[in-house]
Amino acid sequence: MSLSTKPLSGMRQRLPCEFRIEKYVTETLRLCSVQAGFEEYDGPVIEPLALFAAKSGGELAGRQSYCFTDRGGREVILRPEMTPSLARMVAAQGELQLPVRWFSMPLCYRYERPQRGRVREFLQFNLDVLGSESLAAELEVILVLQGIMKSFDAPSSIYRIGWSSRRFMADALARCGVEQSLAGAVFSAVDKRDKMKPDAWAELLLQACGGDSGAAEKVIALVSVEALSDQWLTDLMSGSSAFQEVVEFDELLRGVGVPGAIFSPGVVRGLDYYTGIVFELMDTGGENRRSLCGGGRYDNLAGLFGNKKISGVGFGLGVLTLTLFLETYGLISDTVKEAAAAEVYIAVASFEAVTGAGILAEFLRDKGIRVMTDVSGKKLGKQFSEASRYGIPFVVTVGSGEVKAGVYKMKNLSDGTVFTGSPEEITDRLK
RNA sequence: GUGGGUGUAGUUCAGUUGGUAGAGCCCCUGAUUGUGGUUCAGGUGGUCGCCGGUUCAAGCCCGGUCACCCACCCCA
Repeated sequence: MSLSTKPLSGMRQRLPCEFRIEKYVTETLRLCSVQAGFEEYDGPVIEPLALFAAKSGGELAGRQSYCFTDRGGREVILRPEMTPSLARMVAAQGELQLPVRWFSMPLCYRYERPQRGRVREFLQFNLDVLGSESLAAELEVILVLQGIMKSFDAPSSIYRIGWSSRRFMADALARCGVEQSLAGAVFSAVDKRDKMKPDAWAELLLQACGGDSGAAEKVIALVSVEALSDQWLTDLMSGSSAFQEVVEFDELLRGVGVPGAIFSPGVVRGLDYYTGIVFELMDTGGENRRSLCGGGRYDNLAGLFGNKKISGVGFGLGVLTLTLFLETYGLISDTVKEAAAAEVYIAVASFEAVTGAGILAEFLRDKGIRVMTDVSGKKLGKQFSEASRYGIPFVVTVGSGEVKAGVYKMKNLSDGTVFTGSPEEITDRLK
Protein backbone atom coordinates (compact mmCIF):
# COMPACT_ATOMS: atom_id res chain seq x y z
CA MET A 1 0.00 0.00 0.00
CA SER A 2 1.38 3.39 -0.93
CA LEU A 3 1.18 6.39 1.36
CA SER A 4 -1.19 9.25 0.72
CA THR A 5 0.19 12.14 -1.29
CA LYS A 6 -1.82 14.56 0.82
CA PRO A 7 -0.86 16.00 4.18
CA LEU A 8 -3.14 15.44 7.16
CA SER A 9 -6.42 17.25 6.81
CA GLY A 10 -6.15 20.93 7.60
CA MET A 11 -2.36 20.85 7.86
CA ARG A 12 -0.73 23.29 5.57
CA GLN A 13 2.05 22.71 3.13
CA ARG A 14 2.93 25.43 0.71
CA LEU A 15 4.60 25.24 -2.68
CA PRO A 16 7.08 28.02 -3.35
CA CYS A 17 4.54 29.95 -5.42
CA GLU A 18 2.10 29.87 -2.49
CA PHE A 19 4.71 30.44 0.16
CA ARG A 20 5.85 33.57 -1.65
CA ILE A 21 2.42 35.12 -1.12
CA GLU A 22 2.33 34.11 2.53
CA LYS A 23 5.77 35.59 3.06
CA TYR A 24 4.71 38.83 1.48
CA VAL A 25 1.75 39.03 3.87
CA THR A 26 3.70 38.08 7.00
CA GLU A 27 6.62 40.36 6.17
CA THR A 28 4.23 43.26 5.64
CA LEU A 29 2.66 42.57 9.03
CA ARG A 30 6.08 42.50 10.65
CA LEU A 31 7.08 45.74 8.98
CA CYS A 32 3.93 47.51 10.19
CA SER A 33 4.53 46.30 13.74
CA VAL A 34 8.15 47.30 13.83
CA GLN A 35 7.24 50.68 12.41
CA ALA A 36 5.06 51.30 15.45
CA GLY A 37 7.78 50.26 17.88
CA PHE A 38 6.55 46.73 18.54
CA GLU A 39 9.02 43.90 19.16
CA GLU A 40 8.64 40.30 18.09
CA TYR A 41 8.53 37.41 20.56
CA ASP A 42 7.80 33.71 20.38
CA GLY A 43 6.60 30.96 22.67
CA PRO A 44 6.23 27.17 22.82
CA VAL A 45 3.93 25.33 20.47
CA ILE A 46 3.15 22.77 23.18
CA GLU A 47 1.63 24.11 26.37
CA PRO A 48 0.06 22.68 29.51
CA LEU A 49 -3.63 22.09 28.89
CA ALA A 50 -4.51 23.98 32.07
CA LEU A 51 -3.21 27.21 30.56
CA PHE A 52 -6.12 27.20 28.12
CA ALA A 53 -8.74 25.37 30.13
CA ALA A 54 -8.93 28.28 32.54
CA LYS A 55 -9.39 31.32 30.40
CA SER A 56 -10.05 30.80 26.72
CA GLY A 57 -13.50 30.16 25.31
CA GLY A 58 -15.02 26.90 26.52
CA GLU A 59 -14.71 24.97 23.28
CA LEU A 60 -11.19 26.08 22.49
CA ALA A 61 -9.46 23.91 25.04
CA GLY A 62 -11.97 21.09 24.81
CA ARG A 63 -13.44 19.82 21.60
CA GLN A 64 -11.42 22.04 19.28
CA SER A 65 -7.95 21.27 20.44
CA TYR A 66 -5.09 18.95 19.74
CA CYS A 67 -4.32 17.67 23.20
CA PHE A 68 -2.64 14.54 24.48
CA THR A 69 -0.74 13.10 27.39
CA ASP A 70 2.99 13.28 26.91
CA ARG A 71 5.47 10.60 27.96
CA GLY A 72 5.80 12.18 31.37
CA GLY A 73 2.06 11.92 31.97
CA ARG A 74 1.41 15.65 31.50
CA GLU A 75 -1.79 16.86 29.86
CA VAL A 76 -0.57 19.06 27.05
CA ILE A 77 -2.07 20.95 24.12
CA LEU A 78 -0.87 22.29 20.81
CA ARG A 79 -1.55 25.98 21.40
CA PRO A 80 -4.85 27.10 19.87
CA GLU A 81 -3.90 30.75 20.40
CA MET A 82 -1.04 32.80 21.74
CA THR A 83 -2.41 35.17 24.36
CA PRO A 84 -2.18 32.90 27.44
CA SER A 85 1.46 32.13 26.66
CA LEU A 86 2.10 35.82 26.33
CA ALA A 87 0.45 36.49 29.67
CA ARG A 88 2.68 33.91 31.32
CA MET A 89 5.83 35.32 29.77
CA VAL A 90 5.00 38.76 31.04
CA ALA A 91 3.96 37.54 34.48
CA ALA A 92 7.27 35.69 34.85
CA GLN A 93 9.33 38.80 34.18
CA GLY A 94 9.46 40.49 37.56
CA GLU A 95 11.68 43.24 36.32
CA LEU A 96 9.88 43.94 33.06
CA GLN A 97 9.36 47.63 32.55
CA LEU A 98 5.75 48.20 31.60
CA PRO A 99 4.16 48.96 29.30
CA VAL A 100 5.54 46.67 26.60
CA ARG A 101 4.50 46.40 22.97
CA TRP A 102 4.99 42.95 21.60
CA PHE A 103 3.88 41.04 18.54
CA SER A 104 4.18 37.46 17.35
CA MET A 105 3.39 35.29 14.35
CA PRO A 106 2.77 31.87 15.89
CA LEU A 107 1.55 28.72 14.23
CA CYS A 108 -1.57 27.69 16.12
CA TYR A 109 -3.66 24.53 16.05
CA ARG A 110 -7.36 23.86 16.32
CA TYR A 111 -9.03 20.56 15.72
CA GLU A 112 -12.06 21.55 13.73
CA ARG A 113 -13.43 20.79 10.30
CA PRO A 114 -11.53 22.72 7.64
CA GLN A 115 -13.41 25.12 5.37
CA ARG A 116 -12.71 28.28 3.43
CA GLY A 117 -10.23 30.39 5.37
CA ARG A 118 -10.26 27.89 8.19
CA VAL A 119 -7.69 25.15 8.65
CA ARG A 120 -6.28 23.18 11.55
CA GLU A 121 -2.80 24.61 11.43
CA PHE A 122 -2.67 28.34 10.91
CA LEU A 123 -0.59 31.44 11.39
CA GLN A 124 -2.17 33.97 13.69
CA PHE A 125 -0.58 37.37 13.89
CA ASN A 126 -0.84 38.80 17.42
CA LEU A 127 -0.09 42.29 18.58
CA ASP A 128 -0.48 43.56 22.14
CA VAL A 129 0.24 46.44 24.45
CA LEU A 130 0.65 45.21 28.02
CA GLY A 131 0.69 47.19 31.20
CA SER A 132 -1.21 50.27 30.16
CA GLU A 133 -4.69 51.13 31.39
CA SER A 134 -4.97 54.14 29.13
CA LEU A 135 -7.33 54.28 26.18
CA ALA A 136 -4.28 55.46 24.28
CA ALA A 137 -3.27 51.79 24.16
CA GLU A 138 -6.52 50.81 22.44
CA LEU A 139 -6.02 53.67 20.03
CA GLU A 140 -2.44 52.67 19.29
CA VAL A 141 -3.38 49.09 18.56
CA ILE A 142 -6.21 50.10 16.24
CA LEU A 143 -3.89 52.52 14.47
CA VAL A 144 -1.48 49.66 13.79
CA LEU A 145 -4.40 47.68 12.41
CA GLN A 146 -5.35 50.57 10.19
CA GLY A 147 -1.71 50.92 9.15
CA ILE A 148 -1.70 47.27 8.11
CA MET A 149 -4.70 47.80 5.89
CA LYS A 150 -3.06 50.87 4.41
CA SER A 151 0.13 48.93 3.72
CA PHE A 152 -1.87 46.47 1.68
CA ASP A 153 -3.55 49.37 -0.15
CA ALA A 154 -6.94 48.29 1.12
CA PRO A 155 -9.35 51.22 0.80
CA SER A 156 -11.50 51.80 3.89
CA SER A 157 -14.57 51.11 1.76
CA ILE A 158 -13.91 47.36 1.69
CA TYR A 159 -13.51 46.77 5.41
CA ARG A 160 -14.93 47.92 8.69
CA ILE A 161 -13.43 47.97 12.16
CA GLY A 162 -16.49 47.47 14.32
CA TRP A 163 -15.93 48.23 17.98
CA SER A 164 -17.79 48.26 21.24
CA SER A 165 -17.12 47.61 24.90
CA ARG A 166 -17.89 44.64 27.05
CA ARG A 167 -18.20 46.76 30.16
CA PHE A 168 -20.53 49.13 28.36
CA MET A 169 -22.64 46.27 27.05
CA ALA A 170 -22.87 44.62 30.46
CA ASP A 171 -24.10 47.89 31.93
CA ALA A 172 -26.42 48.54 29.01
CA LEU A 173 -27.96 45.08 29.19
CA ALA A 174 -28.65 45.56 32.88
CA ARG A 175 -30.33 48.87 32.09
CA CYS A 176 -32.39 47.12 29.42
CA GLY A 177 -33.69 44.84 32.12
CA VAL A 178 -31.65 41.74 31.31
CA GLU A 179 -30.95 39.71 34.40
CA GLN A 180 -27.29 39.37 35.36
CA SER A 181 -27.39 35.60 35.11
CA LEU A 182 -28.59 35.78 31.50
CA ALA A 183 -25.97 38.27 30.33
CA GLY A 184 -23.69 35.57 28.92
CA ALA A 185 -26.43 34.03 26.82
CA VAL A 186 -27.52 37.45 25.56
CA PHE A 187 -23.93 38.30 24.62
CA SER A 188 -23.70 35.15 22.60
CA ALA A 189 -27.06 35.86 20.93
CA VAL A 190 -25.98 39.41 20.11
CA ASP A 191 -22.83 38.05 18.53
CA LYS A 192 -24.92 36.05 16.05
CA ARG A 193 -26.97 38.95 14.79
CA ASP A 194 -25.26 39.39 11.43
CA LYS A 195 -25.44 35.71 10.62
CA MET A 196 -29.17 35.20 11.09
CA LYS A 197 -32.42 36.34 9.56
CA PRO A 198 -33.99 39.13 11.66
CA ASP A 199 -37.01 37.07 12.71
CA ALA A 200 -35.01 34.06 13.76
CA TRP A 201 -32.53 36.23 15.57
CA ALA A 202 -35.27 38.08 17.47
CA GLU A 203 -36.61 34.71 18.55
CA LEU A 204 -33.19 33.58 19.74
CA LEU A 205 -32.68 36.81 21.62
CA LEU A 206 -36.06 36.51 23.31
CA GLN A 207 -35.06 33.06 24.51
CA ALA A 208 -31.73 34.35 25.76
CA CYS A 209 -33.59 37.04 27.71
CA GLY A 210 -35.52 34.34 29.45
CA GLY A 211 -38.72 35.17 27.60
CA ASP A 212 -38.78 38.76 28.80
CA SER A 213 -40.06 40.49 25.65
CA GLY A 214 -39.65 43.97 27.12
CA ALA A 215 -35.96 43.40 27.72
CA ALA A 216 -35.53 41.75 24.33
CA GLU A 217 -37.04 44.73 22.54
CA LYS A 218 -34.69 47.08 24.32
CA VAL A 219 -31.69 44.92 23.45
CA ILE A 220 -32.74 45.00 19.81
CA ALA A 221 -32.94 48.78 19.99
CA LEU A 222 -29.54 48.89 21.70
CA VAL A 223 -27.83 46.77 19.10
CA SER A 224 -29.38 48.77 16.28
CA VAL A 225 -27.93 52.05 17.53
CA GLU A 226 -25.56 53.52 15.01
CA ALA A 227 -24.42 56.72 16.66
CA LEU A 228 -23.26 57.41 20.19
CA SER A 229 -25.20 60.65 20.14
CA ASP A 230 -28.43 58.69 19.77
CA GLN A 231 -30.91 60.24 22.22
CA TRP A 232 -32.43 56.96 23.31
CA LEU A 233 -28.97 55.62 24.08
CA THR A 234 -27.73 58.64 26.01
CA ASP A 235 -30.90 58.58 28.09
CA LEU A 236 -30.49 54.89 28.78
CA MET A 237 -26.86 55.23 29.75
CA SER A 238 -26.88 58.46 31.71
CA GLY A 239 -24.38 58.35 34.53
CA SER A 240 -22.63 55.23 33.22
CA SER A 241 -18.84 55.34 33.45
CA ALA A 242 -18.55 52.55 30.91
CA PHE A 243 -20.58 54.62 28.47
CA GLN A 244 -18.40 57.62 29.26
CA GLU A 245 -15.35 55.55 28.28
CA VAL A 246 -16.97 54.57 25.01
CA VAL A 247 -17.70 58.20 24.21
CA GLU A 248 -14.12 59.12 25.05
CA PHE A 249 -12.73 56.43 22.82
CA ASP A 250 -14.96 57.54 20.00
CA GLU A 251 -13.53 61.04 20.35
CA LEU A 252 -10.00 59.65 20.17
CA LEU A 253 -10.78 57.75 16.99
CA ARG A 254 -12.40 60.79 15.41
CA GLY A 255 -9.57 63.01 16.53
CA VAL A 256 -6.92 60.93 14.79
CA GLY A 257 -9.13 59.93 11.90
CA VAL A 258 -9.83 56.23 11.59
CA PRO A 259 -12.42 56.09 8.83
CA GLY A 260 -12.82 52.34 9.00
CA ALA A 261 -13.72 52.31 12.70
CA ILE A 262 -17.42 52.25 13.46
CA PHE A 263 -19.09 51.96 16.83
CA SER A 264 -21.14 48.74 16.73
CA PRO A 265 -22.80 47.68 19.97
CA GLY A 266 -23.32 44.22 18.50
CA VAL A 267 -19.60 43.43 18.55
CA VAL A 268 -18.86 41.43 21.70
CA ARG A 269 -16.28 38.81 20.61
CA GLY A 270 -16.31 35.23 21.76
CA LEU A 271 -13.20 34.94 23.91
CA ASP A 272 -14.05 35.07 27.60
CA TYR A 273 -11.08 37.11 28.74
CA TYR A 274 -12.02 40.36 27.02
CA THR A 275 -13.29 42.91 29.50
CA GLY A 276 -13.27 46.43 28.05
CA ILE A 277 -13.14 47.79 24.53
CA VAL A 278 -13.50 45.03 21.91
CA PHE A 279 -13.22 45.28 18.15
CA GLU A 280 -13.11 43.22 15.01
CA LEU A 281 -12.20 43.76 11.41
CA MET A 282 -14.80 42.64 8.90
CA ASP A 283 -14.84 42.44 5.14
CA THR A 284 -17.75 44.60 4.03
CA GLY A 285 -18.17 42.60 0.84
CA GLY A 286 -19.88 39.25 0.84
CA GLU A 287 -17.01 36.93 0.11
CA ASN A 288 -15.26 36.62 3.46
CA ARG A 289 -18.00 36.72 6.02
CA ARG A 290 -15.94 35.88 9.03
CA SER A 291 -14.01 38.51 10.89
CA LEU A 292 -10.40 38.75 9.79
CA CYS A 293 -9.29 40.07 13.11
CA GLY A 294 -10.60 40.25 16.64
CA GLY A 295 -9.25 41.97 19.68
CA GLY A 296 -9.83 44.03 22.73
CA ARG A 297 -8.83 44.78 26.29
CA TYR A 298 -8.30 42.13 28.93
CA ASP A 299 -7.72 43.27 32.47
CA ASN A 300 -6.83 40.20 34.42
CA LEU A 301 -5.17 37.73 32.11
CA ALA A 302 -1.94 37.50 34.06
CA GLY A 303 -3.94 36.93 37.22
CA LEU A 304 -3.62 33.20 36.62
CA PHE A 305 0.03 33.41 37.56
CA GLY A 306 -0.21 35.27 40.82
CA ASN A 307 -1.45 38.49 42.30
CA LYS A 308 0.12 40.72 39.74
CA LYS A 309 -2.60 42.41 37.73
CA ILE A 310 -1.57 43.34 34.26
CA SER A 311 -3.97 44.97 31.87
CA GLY A 312 -3.47 44.61 28.17
CA VAL A 313 -5.04 45.29 24.84
CA GLY A 314 -4.34 43.48 21.61
CA PHE A 315 -5.68 41.59 18.68
CA GLY A 316 -5.27 38.42 16.69
CA LEU A 317 -5.32 38.44 12.93
CA GLY A 318 -5.60 35.30 10.81
CA VAL A 319 -2.92 35.33 8.14
CA LEU A 320 -4.93 32.99 5.95
CA THR A 321 -8.18 34.92 6.26
CA LEU A 322 -6.30 38.14 5.58
CA THR A 323 -4.68 36.60 2.51
CA LEU A 324 -8.06 35.46 1.18
CA PHE A 325 -9.38 38.96 1.76
CA LEU A 326 -6.46 40.49 -0.14
CA GLU A 327 -6.85 38.04 -2.98
CA THR A 328 -10.58 38.58 -3.41
CA TYR A 329 -9.97 42.30 -3.79
CA GLY A 330 -6.98 41.82 -6.10
CA LEU A 331 -4.60 43.41 -3.62
CA ILE A 332 -1.78 40.91 -4.16
CA SER A 333 0.10 42.26 -7.14
CA ASP A 334 1.58 40.20 -9.93
CA THR A 335 5.07 41.26 -8.90
CA VAL A 336 4.49 39.39 -5.63
CA LYS A 337 3.00 36.36 -7.34
CA GLU A 338 5.53 36.12 -10.12
CA ALA A 339 8.76 37.24 -8.50
CA ALA A 340 11.72 35.86 -10.43
CA ALA A 341 13.86 33.30 -8.64
CA ALA A 342 17.07 34.91 -9.93
CA GLU A 343 18.38 37.79 -11.99
CA VAL A 344 20.59 35.72 -14.29
CA TYR A 345 20.45 32.17 -15.55
CA ILE A 346 23.71 30.54 -16.55
CA ALA A 347 23.13 28.13 -19.41
CA VAL A 348 25.77 25.45 -19.70
CA ALA A 349 26.57 24.32 -23.24
CA SER A 350 28.25 21.05 -22.30
CA PHE A 351 29.35 19.19 -19.20
CA GLU A 352 32.95 20.33 -19.77
CA ALA A 353 31.80 23.88 -19.11
CA VAL A 354 30.28 23.16 -15.67
CA THR A 355 33.43 24.28 -13.89
CA GLY A 356 33.60 27.51 -15.85
CA ALA A 357 29.90 28.12 -15.20
CA GLY A 358 30.41 27.57 -11.50
CA ILE A 359 33.29 30.03 -11.37
CA LEU A 360 31.29 32.65 -13.24
CA ALA A 361 28.29 32.07 -10.97
CA GLU A 362 30.40 32.54 -7.86
CA PHE A 363 31.94 35.69 -9.32
CA LEU A 364 28.51 37.20 -9.95
CA ARG A 365 27.09 36.05 -6.63
CA ASP A 366 29.98 37.70 -4.80
CA LYS A 367 28.87 40.91 -6.46
CA GLY A 368 25.41 40.45 -4.95
CA ILE A 369 23.68 39.21 -8.06
CA ARG A 370 21.20 36.36 -7.77
CA VAL A 371 22.39 33.68 -10.14
CA MET A 372 20.86 30.34 -11.08
CA THR A 373 23.07 27.88 -12.92
CA ASP A 374 21.73 25.05 -14.99
CA VAL A 375 21.73 21.67 -13.34
CA SER A 376 19.52 19.85 -15.83
CA GLY A 377 22.21 19.11 -18.43
CA LYS A 378 19.56 19.47 -21.11
CA LYS A 379 20.27 21.10 -24.40
CA LEU A 380 20.52 24.86 -24.59
CA GLY A 381 17.06 25.46 -25.98
CA LYS A 382 15.55 23.72 -22.97
CA GLN A 383 17.72 25.71 -20.63
CA PHE A 384 16.42 28.92 -22.13
CA SER A 385 12.88 27.66 -21.65
CA GLU A 386 13.70 26.95 -18.05
CA ALA A 387 15.00 30.48 -17.50
CA SER A 388 11.94 31.90 -19.18
CA ARG A 389 9.63 29.77 -17.04
CA TYR A 390 11.30 31.09 -13.90
CA GLY A 391 10.84 34.64 -15.14
CA ILE A 392 14.59 35.25 -15.12
CA PRO A 393 15.34 38.23 -17.38
CA PHE A 394 18.91 37.37 -18.50
CA VAL A 395 20.71 34.24 -19.69
CA VAL A 396 24.49 33.92 -19.94
CA THR A 397 25.68 31.00 -22.04
CA VAL A 398 28.86 29.26 -20.95
CA GLY A 399 30.73 26.80 -23.19
CA SER A 400 34.38 25.81 -23.36
CA GLY A 401 35.02 28.55 -25.94
CA GLU A 402 33.70 31.28 -23.66
CA VAL A 403 35.64 29.96 -20.69
CA LYS A 404 38.86 30.00 -22.70
CA ALA A 405 38.27 33.52 -24.03
CA GLY A 406 36.87 34.91 -20.78
CA VAL A 407 34.10 36.58 -22.76
CA TYR A 408 30.45 35.67 -22.45
CA LYS A 409 27.22 36.38 -24.26
CA MET A 410 24.29 37.52 -22.19
CA LYS A 411 20.85 37.51 -23.74
CA ASN A 412 18.04 39.75 -22.55
CA LEU A 413 14.98 37.54 -22.75
CA SER A 414 12.48 40.35 -22.79
CA ASP A 415 13.78 42.01 -25.97
CA GLY A 416 16.09 39.38 -27.41
CA THR A 417 19.20 41.58 -27.48
CA VAL A 418 22.60 40.08 -26.76
CA PHE A 419 25.38 41.72 -24.77
CA THR A 420 28.93 40.39 -25.02
CA GLY A 421 31.59 41.03 -22.40
CA SER A 422 33.85 39.96 -19.55
CA PRO A 423 32.44 38.96 -16.13
CA GLU A 424 33.14 42.51 -14.89
CA GLU A 425 31.30 44.04 -17.82
CA ILE A 426 28.37 41.69 -17.30
CA THR A 427 28.27 42.68 -13.64
CA ASP A 428 28.17 46.37 -14.54
CA ARG A 429 25.44 45.70 -17.04
CA LEU A 430 23.31 43.98 -14.43
CA LYS A 431 23.79 46.54 -11.69
C1' G B 1 -20.37 17.00 16.27
C1' U B 2 -24.65 18.66 12.34
C1' G B 3 -26.30 19.71 7.22
C1' G B 4 -25.37 20.14 1.80
C1' G B 5 -22.21 19.32 -2.58
C1' U B 6 -18.32 16.97 -5.45
C1' G B 7 -15.01 12.69 -6.72
C1' U B 8 -13.10 10.95 -14.60
C1' A B 9 -5.36 12.14 -17.33
C1' G B 10 -0.30 16.08 -13.74
C1' U B 11 -4.35 20.08 -13.73
C1' U B 12 -9.25 22.36 -15.07
C1' C B 13 -13.30 19.94 -16.62
C1' A B 14 -16.83 17.39 -20.70
C1' G B 15 -18.98 12.58 -21.06
C1' U B 16 -26.33 12.11 -24.32
C1' U B 17 -32.03 6.74 -22.54
C1' G B 18 -26.38 2.20 -19.59
C1' G B 19 -23.06 0.24 -25.45
C1' U B 20 -14.84 0.82 -27.33
C1' A B 21 -12.41 6.87 -22.23
C1' G B 22 -12.65 12.70 -24.30
C1' A B 23 -11.04 18.17 -24.67
C1' G B 24 -8.16 22.61 -23.12
C1' C B 25 -3.84 23.68 -20.38
C1' C B 26 0.72 21.36 -18.65
C1' C B 27 4.56 17.90 -19.90
C1' C B 28 7.74 15.18 -23.66
C1' U B 29 9.79 14.76 -28.95
C1' G B 30 10.72 17.11 -33.57
C1' A B 31 10.74 21.32 -37.20
C1' U B 32 15.72 24.49 -34.84
C1' U B 33 22.34 18.96 -32.82
C1' G B 34 24.83 26.62 -29.22
C1' U B 35 19.68 30.36 -27.85
C1' G B 36 13.52 30.80 -24.82
C1' G B 37 8.11 33.04 -25.27
C1' U B 38 4.78 32.56 -30.90
C1' U B 39 3.59 28.83 -34.59
C1' C B 40 3.27 23.90 -36.71
C1' A B 41 3.57 18.35 -36.58
C1' G B 42 3.55 14.28 -33.41
C1' G B 43 3.52 11.86 -28.50
C1' U B 44 3.22 10.21 -23.08
C1' G B 45 -0.45 9.98 -19.55
C1' G B 46 -6.73 7.24 -16.52
C1' U B 47 -8.01 0.47 -11.60
C1' C B 48 -13.52 6.82 -14.03
C1' G B 49 -11.96 7.55 -5.25
C1' C B 50 -12.70 2.48 -3.07
C1' C B 51 -15.86 -2.03 -2.07
C1' G B 52 -20.10 -4.59 -3.29
C1' G B 53 -24.94 -5.11 -6.05
C1' U B 54 -28.27 -4.93 -10.62
C1' U B 55 -27.24 -6.00 -16.00
C1' C B 56 -25.37 -9.50 -21.84
C1' A B 57 -22.93 -4.77 -20.80
C1' A B 58 -21.83 0.35 -15.52
C1' G B 59 -17.94 6.52 -15.63
C1' C B 60 -23.50 6.61 -15.81
C1' C B 61 -28.36 2.89 -11.94
C1' C B 62 -28.53 1.00 -6.45
C1' G B 63 -26.17 0.21 -1.45
C1' G B 64 -22.05 1.08 1.50
C1' U B 65 -17.43 3.44 2.44
C1' C B 66 -13.44 6.99 2.11
C1' A B 67 -11.60 11.67 0.65
C1' C B 68 -12.12 16.63 -0.45
C1' C B 69 -15.08 21.22 -0.75
C1' C B 70 -18.98 24.50 1.21
C1' A B 71 -21.98 25.92 5.31
C1' C B 72 -23.21 25.43 10.72
C1' C B 73 -20.95 25.12 15.74
C1' C B 74 -16.72 27.90 17.47
C1' C B 75 -13.28 31.29 16.24
C1' A B 76 -8.30 34.12 13.39
